[in-house]
Amino acid sequence: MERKDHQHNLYQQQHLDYPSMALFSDEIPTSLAGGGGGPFDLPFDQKGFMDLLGFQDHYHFAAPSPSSSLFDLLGQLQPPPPAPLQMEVPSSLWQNQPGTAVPSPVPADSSEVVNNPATPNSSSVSCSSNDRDRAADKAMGDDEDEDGEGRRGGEGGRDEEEEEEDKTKKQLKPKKKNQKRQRQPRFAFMTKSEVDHLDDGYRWRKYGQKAVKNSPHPRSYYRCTTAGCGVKKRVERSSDDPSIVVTTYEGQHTHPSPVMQRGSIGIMPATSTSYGSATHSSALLSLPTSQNHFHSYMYRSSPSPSLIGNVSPNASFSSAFPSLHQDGRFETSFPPSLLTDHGLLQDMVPLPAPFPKEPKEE
DNA sequence: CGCATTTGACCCGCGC
DNA sequence: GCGCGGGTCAAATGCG
Ligand SMILES: [Zn+2]
Repeated sequence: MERKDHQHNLYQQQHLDYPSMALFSDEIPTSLAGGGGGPFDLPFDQKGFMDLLGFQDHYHFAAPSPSSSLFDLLGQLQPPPPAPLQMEVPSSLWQNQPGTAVPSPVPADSSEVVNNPATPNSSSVSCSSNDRDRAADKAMGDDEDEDGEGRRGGEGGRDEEEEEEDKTKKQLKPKKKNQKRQRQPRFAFMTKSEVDHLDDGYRWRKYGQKAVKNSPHPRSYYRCTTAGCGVKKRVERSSDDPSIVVTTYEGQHTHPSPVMQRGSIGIMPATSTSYGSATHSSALLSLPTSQNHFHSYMYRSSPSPSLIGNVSPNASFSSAFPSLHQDGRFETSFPPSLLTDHGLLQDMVPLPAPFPKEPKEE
């Protein structure tokens, strides 16, 4: 069954010892590296991760933050080309991302950067923005709202209640023409965690699980249970390091996180000050989900200390950060600059929600 | 009883 | 044209 998979296994060893990061900024053709043979010369593990995520269309960012966790990053985050992180990370990488990879709406639809955290306590985040012509497509009226809930065409919208069709009512119905849907911003978090269920403050319903080719670990598919919210989440463990969990989020929540109502923890003084009503018009909505959230989260919940250690079962803040359910430790970090994308992203974000948008999301 | 998870079936795009 | 791999749906099941 798996014939081309072995290739990747090669690099699968260990690596968490040296700070080796790989950065990819370029538009990948179409046949991503999976089968081709590697358009780039990735070092090794990086590739492994990418593979997992399917870096084809997204940007991956990894922030090496040893013990300082987000806080530190944040500090650096502010400035564009942040200084070299605490690690020996080549800052040049970072520069590239923001400057090159992100802002290019038109060119290829894929550019991504991957930084691999070589250290045990670091995680990486990746973002992806795909198409640019999506607007055109939408214009046709084909899928008016794919975010909201219309998921048809590409995924599967089988209709049983109305069998007007005749036979192919199996799973998908080629609604319109082609137009692959699925061009939503998605960003992936690489979190080092032993537990699989990280509570990010949102309620998810698992709708599928599949075995991953090169991995002994399966990949789980989740969807936000909130009505009208089509956010999806994909969780899988790295084949290289079982301790690393890669969570890929797709889409944006159109509602505030269920938790955080007050009463959960008591954190959230005045958190959304700036990002709340401000202008998250561009960066915020786009993939920046991460960024925004990060900021807010960090500032408000200040999980730093807790982030990297054991967290109580109910210690899940209402933030987007992963917290553990049971016990175990996880660490997550964010890239300093990655979400600064604006332009096409705005387009993608509909935000019909009554709220001021999504103050936070997973 | 309602809801979340489990799990097999199925679809689709793509590479060969 | 077929097979593979990724992704989703839906029925069944389990749990609170
Ligand atoms: Zn949601």
